[in-house]
Amino acid sequence: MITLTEENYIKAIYHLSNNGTENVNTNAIAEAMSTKASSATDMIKKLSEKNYADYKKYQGVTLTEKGKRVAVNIIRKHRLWEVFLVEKLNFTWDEVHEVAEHLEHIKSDKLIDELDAFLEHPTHDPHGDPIPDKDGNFQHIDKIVLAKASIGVAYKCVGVDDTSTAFLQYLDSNGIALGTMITVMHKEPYDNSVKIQLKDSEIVVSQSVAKNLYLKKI
Amino acid sequence: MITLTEENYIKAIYHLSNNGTENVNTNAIAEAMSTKASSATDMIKKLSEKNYADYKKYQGVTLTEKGKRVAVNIIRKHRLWEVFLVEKLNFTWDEVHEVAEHLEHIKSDKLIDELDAFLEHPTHDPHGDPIPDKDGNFQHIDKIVLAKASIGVAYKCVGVDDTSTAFLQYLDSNGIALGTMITVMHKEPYDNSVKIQLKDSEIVVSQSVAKNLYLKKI
DNA sequence: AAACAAATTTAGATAAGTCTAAAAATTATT
DNA sequence: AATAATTTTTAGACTTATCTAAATTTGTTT
Repeated sequence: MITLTEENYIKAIYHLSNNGTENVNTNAIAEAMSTKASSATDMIKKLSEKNYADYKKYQGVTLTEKGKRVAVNIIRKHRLWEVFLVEKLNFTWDEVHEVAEHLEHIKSDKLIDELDAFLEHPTHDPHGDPIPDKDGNFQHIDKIVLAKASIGVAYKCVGVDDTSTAFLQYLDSNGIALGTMITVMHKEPYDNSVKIQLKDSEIVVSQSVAKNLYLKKI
Repeated sequence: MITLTEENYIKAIYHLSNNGTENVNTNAIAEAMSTKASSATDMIKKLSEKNYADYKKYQGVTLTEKGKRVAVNIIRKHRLWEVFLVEKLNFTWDEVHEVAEHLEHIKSDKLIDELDAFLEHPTHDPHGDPIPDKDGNFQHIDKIVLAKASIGVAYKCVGVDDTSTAFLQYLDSNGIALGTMITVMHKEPYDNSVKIQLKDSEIVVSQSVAKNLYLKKI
């Protein structure tokens, strides 16, 4: 049986490893889990013993196929619940993350399959992140980050990297949501801020905003 | 902060105490929690320290008002989730209990209030048990157990006491569901079995069935 | 390549919830 | 009312996930 803590470590490793592709440091895991490196080491050993991860002392970890399957399944559950909360229970996109962190650990295949069907098999969550299907396949969107967008080109907002309340509420109050049309007017080399054109307004966003907003050419 | 285990003990005590009204033995709690009396004693002490229960050594426990509030809130969540699973996700009434045991521990007032509204404020769960409202008030149904029903009187099935898969599937296969009309034809003194008349059939049910089926006069 | 810094692991401790075995209190029986 | 049976509690130990502090390995500089 897999524990809740093991699931959370696996999820953290998956995200840190760029979807299971790269090697991850002990310190990075400890930081992501808000714990100490020694605790991370203990858990890494345990995950390795249980064949969720490959680990050599001092060399970091990678998830095994088994570990990746667990991670993708949790992500699927997390994102489906987020869609449910927004579409059926009137949550805003900045409110869903915390509750979904708990709902994602409920173990019932029927529950998640039926939820998926009830929501009519959504492909993306309220932050624009893709929802893996039952077999773990993601529907990839060809997105770029605002900071690297070209001047004068028309884009559509398709996702965010940062899902913190502060960032999402900032976007709300500036009229930016998934689907919003954005054209880059100017990039300021001095501080890497970006001036963008929305439907009825023109605003300047800082570099940290520009690095967390994903766009798609249309 | 209250732990998951504490919540489960409180819930068990609540049910064993007849909705918080009676004193409960250590052994009964241990049995309900599938654990040993020594473990139950430890937890009882802890619940007492945290003011969820009143406890005097060797004298059993009762829940405090605070403890009862926790219990009723968990029951509310459990039953709302059961309604959701049956009405929205195609679960049958014998499948919901186990999943709801986990969902009931998710902590979010907004989640449960919105779920309640989404389901249009249901008053009873799929087994006929009343769902307490936000303030903890139950809508009481005046029900009697089949074993004590009168011969020749027309009743409606309004609930079950046993929510095990085996019992619920037995009812399904005998054409008994919530709302089914039932008239008692004969009570057999020898084994306390009961012959009942349904819409299109007449069947004999054992005492254990008769003790777990709730009816309401119509 | 020696020495320092940073990252990682080990060792030993702690808290929550559980267990077994033994002791103590309560209840039942004669 | 004394003894037996049952229930309950205590004492000490185990597991999981965590911590601090010390030891070890790796990497980086000079």
